[in-house]
Amino acid sequence: MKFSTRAEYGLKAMVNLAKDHPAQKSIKEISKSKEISVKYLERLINELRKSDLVKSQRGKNGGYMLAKKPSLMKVGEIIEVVEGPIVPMNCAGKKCAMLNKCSSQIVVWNKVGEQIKKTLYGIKLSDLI
Amino acid sequence: MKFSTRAEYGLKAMVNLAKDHPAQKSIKEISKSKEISVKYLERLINELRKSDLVKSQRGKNGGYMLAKKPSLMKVGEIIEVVEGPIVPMNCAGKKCAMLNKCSSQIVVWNKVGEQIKKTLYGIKLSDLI
DNA sequence: TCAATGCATACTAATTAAGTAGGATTAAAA
DNA sequence: TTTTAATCCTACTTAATTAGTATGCATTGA
Repeated sequence: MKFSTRAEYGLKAMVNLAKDHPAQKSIKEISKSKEISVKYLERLINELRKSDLVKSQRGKNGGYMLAKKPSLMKVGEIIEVVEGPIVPMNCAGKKCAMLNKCSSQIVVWNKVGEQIKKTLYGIKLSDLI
Repeated sequence: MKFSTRAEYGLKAMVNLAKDHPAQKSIKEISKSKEISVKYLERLINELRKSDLVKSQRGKNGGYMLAKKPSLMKVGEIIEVVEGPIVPMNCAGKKCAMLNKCSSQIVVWNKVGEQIKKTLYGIKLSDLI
């Protein structure tokens, strides 16, 4: 029950951009401490761009900037972009037929999922600066 | 951001035992629908035994039973036994030095972790019968 | 003693996460 | 117009984790 490094890297990159908003920064600048592969981060940010959380400028002197103000961005939406939907258990498929019906346990996963979403969508990017 | 099948199987087994509490049941009975490897479930339940959530009787006609009443057992403790501690991000180690300090993000992971625990420890096994 | 059960350990397979490589595309600057 | 520095795209490789299997030992009631 963990978030992956994608959530960590993605969020860190966004915080980094938020600190200098609305400045535009290149990948190299964003990952300047070199503790992470530039290429890997590049792809992550690209996904954030495709989901319209960041804007990009191609070509020389290009880079990235936030697509909206940090106060309008929720941690939850960032994480869902890089990690996929927040659902703590995929209750579909063959496995769910085992033992008895799993109707009782769905209650558990749903409650947990709701709480996680509530928490993550309750934190603004601007809260982390 | 998902729980593994260990949480699913473990919880289902416990619900199964809870339904007939305080009866004793063998692994075969617990997993009677055969949608899961008996051996795999055996090991899972063994871990629950070592953590004193179930009691076992070895030998012929042996089996398992809950170590306490379903109303005294929390879903959270079951899941932590089979899945390990509920912490949504391991903020230790080299990676945490990347980009800037990660002090701001720790707030996020801590909040989420607390909410998940609160939710899971707020559900009794007896609530799932 | 036999058979049915739990217990322990090691091994293998499958899946997912993480990281790497190479080059195409774009646009500013020289 | 050429060079250069940046994003964008796709495929591949490696590492880590999860899931499942196999084998045999230990225990106990019939």
